[in-house]
Amino acid sequence: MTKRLAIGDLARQTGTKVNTIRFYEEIGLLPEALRTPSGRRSYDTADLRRLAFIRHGRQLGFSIPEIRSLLALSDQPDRDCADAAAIAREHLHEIGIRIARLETLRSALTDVATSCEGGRAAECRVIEAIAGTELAI
Amino acid sequence: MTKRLAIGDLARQTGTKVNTIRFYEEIGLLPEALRTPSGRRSYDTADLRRLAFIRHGRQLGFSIPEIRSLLALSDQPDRDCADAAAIAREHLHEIGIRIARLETLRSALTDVATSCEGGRAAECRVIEAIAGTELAI
DNA sequence: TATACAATCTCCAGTCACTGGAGGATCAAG
DNA sequence: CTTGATCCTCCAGTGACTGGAGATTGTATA
Repeated sequence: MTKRLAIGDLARQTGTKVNTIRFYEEIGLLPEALRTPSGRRSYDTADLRRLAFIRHGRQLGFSIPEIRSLLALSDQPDRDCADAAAIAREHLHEIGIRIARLETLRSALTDVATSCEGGRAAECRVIEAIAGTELAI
Repeated sequence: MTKRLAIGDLARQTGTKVNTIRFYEEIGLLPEALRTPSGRRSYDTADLRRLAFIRHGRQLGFSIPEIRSLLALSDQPDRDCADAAAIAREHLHEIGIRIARLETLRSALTDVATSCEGGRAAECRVIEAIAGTELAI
């Protein structure tokens, strides 16, 4: 029999608050947990992976509806493949933009960090880095 | 004299709600706006860039305290250069992780999108993509 | 010049995604 | 059998907005 996890284990291993896990169950992001005879929630590694996905997704700035839609890609049987492809393509564009902005920000921050070590204060380009170029200023 | 923007212009050009701009002023993320004789807020392109930075930062998953700290890199005179470098280095690590996760997610989504076009449903690796490898499963 | 209607103002209540605590039951170690 | 950690439900509070009421101002058209 495979190893079962208590809610506290899940919380520790994913850096999530116990209350947050119960909240995710309530809104249907996590399935209703199995219960022990005494009524405590019991999880397995699939729940662990799903929760880790949710938490990382949130840290990356995805909303709960967006995460729901990404999870649906994994949840749905493969007969909805065309739908899945459409959802995937929708997210791909936005993700490209985010990666580009983070990379520009990274290089701006690297400039700040390294130029200070060199003893000279660099022109700070942090705002410019992710203020974005799509604005006609 | 340079062009001045009303709050609605700022809102349109950055995709922000008017109320949100006022909220950012209230919590000190944006400076107190200059007012016209009749009391309306009036902005310039520096405000526009600052607001664009804030909005993109939020979309990238940074909290308001984090954005405050990034903005401080631009706001502070360069005598606090060592502090600035420390702040920059703190963010750099986290940003590297986010970029890596987004790139893994991008490739998983690309797999979903392209394999569906090929007529075959791919094994969906979306959860695995950003569930993360740091979990000992 | 009158008028209408869009944009702004302040203030305040509501939403989303958690977060924390009260009050009580259960489990595991000593 | 006690003690302390963990769990349960329920509910109130926080952070970051979002929307609306009611009043004022700005501007475009008749």
